[in-house]
Amino acid sequence: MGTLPARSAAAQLKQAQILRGALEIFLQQGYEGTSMDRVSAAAGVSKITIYKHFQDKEGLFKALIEDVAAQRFQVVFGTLSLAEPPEVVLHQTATKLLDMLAVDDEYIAFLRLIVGESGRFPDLGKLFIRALPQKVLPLLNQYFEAHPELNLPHPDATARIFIGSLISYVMTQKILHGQEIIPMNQEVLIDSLIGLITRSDHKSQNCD
Amino acid sequence: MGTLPARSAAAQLKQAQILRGALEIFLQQGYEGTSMDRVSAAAGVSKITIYKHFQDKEGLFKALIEDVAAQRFQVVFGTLSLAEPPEVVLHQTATKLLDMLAVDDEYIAFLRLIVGESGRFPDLGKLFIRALPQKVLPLLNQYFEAHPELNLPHPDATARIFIGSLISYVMTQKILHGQEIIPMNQEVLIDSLIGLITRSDHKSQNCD
DNA sequence: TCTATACTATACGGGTTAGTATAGATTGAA
DNA sequence: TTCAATCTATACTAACCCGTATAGTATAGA
Repeated sequence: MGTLPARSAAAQLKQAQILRGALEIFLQQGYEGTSMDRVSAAAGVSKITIYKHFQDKEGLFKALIEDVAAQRFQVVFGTLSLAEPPEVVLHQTATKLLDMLAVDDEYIAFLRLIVGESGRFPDLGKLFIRALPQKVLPLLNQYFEAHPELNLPHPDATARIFIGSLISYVMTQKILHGQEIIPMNQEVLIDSLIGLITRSDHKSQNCD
Repeated sequence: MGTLPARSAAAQLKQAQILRGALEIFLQQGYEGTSMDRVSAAAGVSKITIYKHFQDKEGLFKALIEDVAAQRFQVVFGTLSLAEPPEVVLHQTATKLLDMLAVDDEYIAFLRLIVGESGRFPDLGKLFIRALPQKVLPLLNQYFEAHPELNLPHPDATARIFIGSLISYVMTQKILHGQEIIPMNQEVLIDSLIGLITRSDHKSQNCD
């Protein structure tokens, strides 16, 4: 009985080793551009060992994406402290999201890979959707609903506008290399975004 | 002398024929997944003829992207009628952009291709940036600046938020196949977006 | 008719690919 | 030591890849 978990643990180690090598190659070569020989070299593992642990190239690829998604897409800001005022919470959230997405070149390459392969592998796109937006958007929506003083007729749509603006920023600036072509200060964007959302903060209803 | 333009015209016709075939294959197979044999078959053209008109696979690919970008990225809404009120102009603009981006599956595949290959072909991303955002954003910025009653401290950032929210919507719903996972009505999104931007339309400054 | 141009189909050379086969090394427990 | 599992390196198959070479066809002007 003691061998089975030991075997499984060793197998998991080898799998992790393979996945590390596969990540390196798939990220920089794409799916079609990646050869199993290069993966085996990068992983420091015999090629046939890869086929012992994964069915084929496509199986390895999908396993890799799921693994990385589980690591990277864990929502860092799961704690939207409802106590803090919107200016603070939204600013923290936006900064954390942009830092998480924009600083890491591996993350950028991963997003490129998912978008690029989502045509031939629709499940990849859905995996991403379920791992990030489907978890983040309800949190934001909930926060907006808990703050009626913001006067937001559609909190869910507002959550999309908030997240979507940030994702698009990363898209244009980093993923598509638009940083020098259409520069934009991150703080200005965040402040403008928050400004739009919190504009009715000063109870403008008693105006007229 | 009469032969040169005739030759050029014929050559342009053949090039267009090749590009049509290349588009079909590159869009559904990606760059690495595309073989020149399949392109030649899809174009109904001998393979060697492709190499007569284009330097190599990469040259064909780049020429294709530039060609399609010139066709597809021409800004349909070049006329932001400054006369109309923001609610009308923004609604028309958003609807036109989403219709342009979302209806056409070929367009979606093209965006996937550009994002996916922007790692190995950075010029692709920059081409897109220059063809669309760099042309659209200044237009919107100009429009916002011409409407000071909107009380927008950063018209350029607001333009990004507007366009970015729409692009992200297409990204999640269509490109990444999130339509059924995180559904969202297009009209609600557009109205919310416009609502955020036009919230100070009623001159709220004279409140305190 | 002769000639230049552009095309076609076929096949090739040198290389890479996914996946498998073979044979041997390492490991750890009984 | 023996045994079974897991690994390694190497080589293979059958197919595909890019780009070119060869040989022949169609057209149009001189």
